[in-house]
Amino acid sequence: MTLIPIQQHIADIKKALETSGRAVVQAPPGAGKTTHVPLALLDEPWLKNKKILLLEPRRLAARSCAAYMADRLHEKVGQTIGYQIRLDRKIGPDTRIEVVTEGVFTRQIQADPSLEEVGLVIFDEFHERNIHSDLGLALCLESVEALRDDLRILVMSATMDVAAVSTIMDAAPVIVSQGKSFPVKTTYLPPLNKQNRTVPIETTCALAIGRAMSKNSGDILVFLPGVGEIKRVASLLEDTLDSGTHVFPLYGNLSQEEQAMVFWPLTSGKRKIVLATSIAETSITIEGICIVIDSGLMRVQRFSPQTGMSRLVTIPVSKSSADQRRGRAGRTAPGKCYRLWSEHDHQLLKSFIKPEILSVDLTGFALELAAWGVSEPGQLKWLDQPEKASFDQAKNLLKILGAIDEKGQITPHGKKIVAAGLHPRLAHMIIKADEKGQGLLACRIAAFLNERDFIRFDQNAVDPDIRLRLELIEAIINKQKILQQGIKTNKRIIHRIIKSEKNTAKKLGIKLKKTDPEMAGRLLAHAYPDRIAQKRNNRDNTFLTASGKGTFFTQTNTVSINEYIVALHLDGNPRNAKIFLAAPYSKKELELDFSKDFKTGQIIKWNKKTGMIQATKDTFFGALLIGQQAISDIDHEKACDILIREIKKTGLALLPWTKRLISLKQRGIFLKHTGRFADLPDMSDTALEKQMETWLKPFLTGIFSLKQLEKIDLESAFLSRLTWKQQQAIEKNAPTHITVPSGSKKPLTYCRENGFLNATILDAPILEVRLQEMFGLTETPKIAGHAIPVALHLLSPAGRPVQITTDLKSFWKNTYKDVKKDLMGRYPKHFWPEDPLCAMPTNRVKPKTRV
DNA sequence: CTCTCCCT
Repeated sequence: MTLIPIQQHIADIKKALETSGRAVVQAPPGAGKTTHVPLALLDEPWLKNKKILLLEPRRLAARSCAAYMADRLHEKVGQTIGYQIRLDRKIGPDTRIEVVTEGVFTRQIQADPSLEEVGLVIFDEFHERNIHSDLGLALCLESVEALRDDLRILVMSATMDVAAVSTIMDAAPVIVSQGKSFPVKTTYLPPLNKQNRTVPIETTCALAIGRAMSKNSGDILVFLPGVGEIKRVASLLEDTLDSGTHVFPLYGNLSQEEQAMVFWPLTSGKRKIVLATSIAETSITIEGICIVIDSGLMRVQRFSPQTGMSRLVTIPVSKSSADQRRGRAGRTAPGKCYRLWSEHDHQLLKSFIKPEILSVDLTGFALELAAWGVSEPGQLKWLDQPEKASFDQAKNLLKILGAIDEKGQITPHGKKIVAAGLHPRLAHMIIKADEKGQGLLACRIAAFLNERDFIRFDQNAVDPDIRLRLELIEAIINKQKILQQGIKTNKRIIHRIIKSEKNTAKKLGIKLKKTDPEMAGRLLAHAYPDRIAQKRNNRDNTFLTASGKGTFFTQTNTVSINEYIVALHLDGNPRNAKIFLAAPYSKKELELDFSKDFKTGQIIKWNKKTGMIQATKDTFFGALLIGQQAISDIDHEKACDILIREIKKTGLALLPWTKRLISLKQRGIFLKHTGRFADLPDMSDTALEKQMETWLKPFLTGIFSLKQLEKIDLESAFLSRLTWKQQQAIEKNAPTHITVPSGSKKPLTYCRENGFLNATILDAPILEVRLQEMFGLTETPKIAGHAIPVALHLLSPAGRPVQITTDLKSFWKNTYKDVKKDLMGRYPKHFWPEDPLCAMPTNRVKPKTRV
C-alpha cells in the first residue's frame, strides 16, 4: 500500500486535540484527510467513547466517504460509520462516526446546543467557506465556551488563510500536510487584441484548444463560466475538429445520463474535450485528463440588499480556484495547464474565493441566529463578519414574515419556520397555505423552488408560468404521460421534487392532500409579498412590484395577461428585472390576504388634463395603487397650497391679468427701478411668485380649477401689497398718458414688449407722437418727479419714425432744419413752420386745403 | 438563446 501523506501527521493532530482541544489541518486534495483522520482518532481516550461528527459540504461526498470508511472497517454503513443527509439517514445504535452535511449539523446543534453525545466535530473542506460551515463553526465555538469545555473541534481545509482560522479558534495549533500529485506545467495565453478590441473568451478558448491539441496528447478539460459560453465554444470547435475528437459539455443542469457520457472511455486513438463549468473543479472528477484550459472566469450569485434579490455575475477566479483547476491535470500523470490570462493579471487575482457569508441572501442565516438567541452577529466569532446592509435586509424580511419581533427575537411562528429546514419565505408560505387547506401544494411549490427548473424548451417556446410545472408534476404522480409540445422534462428532478414534497409534508404534519395549481399565486404571495406586481398602464408585459421595482416579461404569455402576478425568479437587474418564473395573482386575492397591510391616504393633486384640483382617498399595498375614491369635500387650505404650487410651476400668466393691472405693475417696477421710490414693494414676477402665499392665497379660497381661477379678484389681491399713498405715487409719477401740446393724450410705453408680464422695463418710457403735435413745446416732458425725460419718438404725418430724442430743445435748435427739408419734400401740403416754437401744434392727420 | 454551485 502506498504511503498516504496525512498519515505522518496523525500523531501531531492527536496531540493538538488532546492538549488544546482544537486544531487546524491544512492539506491539499489527495492527501487522504477526509477518510483517514476520523478513523485514526476513534480510539483516543479523550473522546470518552463519544461520537465524531464529520461535516461535508456535499451530499455525494458525505455518502461516499461514509461508504469508504465502513469498507475499511469491513462493515456496512450504519454500523460504526453512519451518515445523515437531507432525506436520507443511515445511523445505527453503534454508530461512532456520523458523516453529515453542514445543513444537518446546524439542525443538530440548534436542537441540542451542548451536543451531549459528541466528543469531536470535524469541519471538512472548510476552505469552500460555505455559509453553513461558517455558521456551524461560530455556534460550535460558543457551545464549547459556554456549555462543553470537553468538546473538541478540528478544521480541515485545502489552501486558505489558516492563520485567521487558528486565531478565531483561540490560537489552535496548525498542522500542514503535503498532497499527492504530479507536476503540471503552466502556460499563460492571454486573449489577443484585434482592432483595439479584446477577442471574446470563446474565440480565445477555441484557439487555445487547437494549440494544446497539436502540441500534446491526452484528454482536455476546459473551464468556462457558464452554459452560454460552453455552447458557443462547442459550435466554434465543430468547424475545426476532425472526427477523432469528441466534445462533451458538462454543467449542473444536465441530466445524470448526459453527465455520465463524460466518463465513457473512448475507443483507442480518439480524444476527449470536456467543456465544463466550475462543477468539475471539486464535485466531479474525470480520469485521464492531461491538459487543463482555464478561461479564468466563473459565474457566482450576488445578493443585493437594495433589491432583496440575487443575480448572477461573471467574475475572475481566485488564485486558489485557478490552482485547484490546474491540479485536475496532474491526478494520474504530469500534465499541462493553459491559463487564458497574462502573468501580470495573475498577480491581480484575489487569493481566495469570496466567502458566501459576504455575498448571499442572509434570511435563513439571520433566523438561525435568532433561534440561537442572538440578534446581532457581533455577539459571535466570525472569520468574516456579515455585512450590515445584508443582515438588516434579512431581519426586515423576517419581521414582515412574522418570524422575529421588533426586538429581533424569534417568535413562535419563527420557531416553526426554522424547524422546517427550508428558506424562511417558503416555510412561512407552507404554514399559511395549510390554514387554507393547501399545505400540500405549498410543499410541492417549495420543493420545486428548491430544485432547478426541470423544463427545457425548444428554441423560443419559453413559458414562465409556474402552473405548467405544477401540472407536469401532478401528471408524473398520476403516472400519466407528458404530452407537451416543444418541451423536454428532466424526470430525475421531478422525482426528487416529489420525494422532497412528501418529506416536508410529513415533517410539518400536513394532512390535507388536495392540490389546486390555480392557488399557486395566492400561496406564493405569502412567500414573496415584496414581489407581488401590478400591470403598468398601457405597457404590455411590464409590471411594478410592491417594493417599487420594474419587471417585465420578454413576451406575452399565460401569466403576463393578468392584472396582478407574483414574480418569482428575476434576473436581478435593479431597475428593470426580467421575469423567468411567475404565478398569476388577482386583486381579490390580495384583498383577502393582505388588507391588513394596506395603507390609505388622502391625496390632493393637480389634474393636468382637466385643469382641476382632484382629491382622492388612495389605497396602497407597498408601491401598488390598489384603489382610488374621489372626495368631494376638499380641504381649502391644501387646495390653496396646490394652486400656488401649480402657478409657481406654470407661471403668473395663469392668473386673470387685465391690461390695466399689467400697466400698473410695469409702472411700479419702473419707478422702483429709478431708485427714487425705494419704499415701493418689488413688483417683479420673481418677487410676486415668491410671496404668493401672502398676497394671493387669501383670494384663492374656494377655488378648485383653472376656470374658477379666471374669476378671482386679482386687482384687489395685487393692490393689497400697496398702500393708498403708494398707489397714488405710481399714478402721479409714472402716468399712463401724457397730454401733448396739440391737446391729445398719448400713452407712455414703459416696456420693450408691451402687454407681456415678463417684459423688460425701459430706462425711460417711450412717447410716440407726431412731430407737428409738439410745436410750441420747448422742453422734453419729464416724469418721476421731473427727474426722467421721456424718450420722444417723433413721427411723420403718416406715423413713420422720424427722430428719437430725449432733448427736445436741442432737436428744435439743431436737427429740425434738416428734418423739415426732408418732410417738406414728402408731405408738401403740410405745415412746416420756420420757427416751430412759435407755431400752433396740430393733431390733424390730413392737411388743411387752404394755404 | 433565461441561470454558477450547493444545502436544512
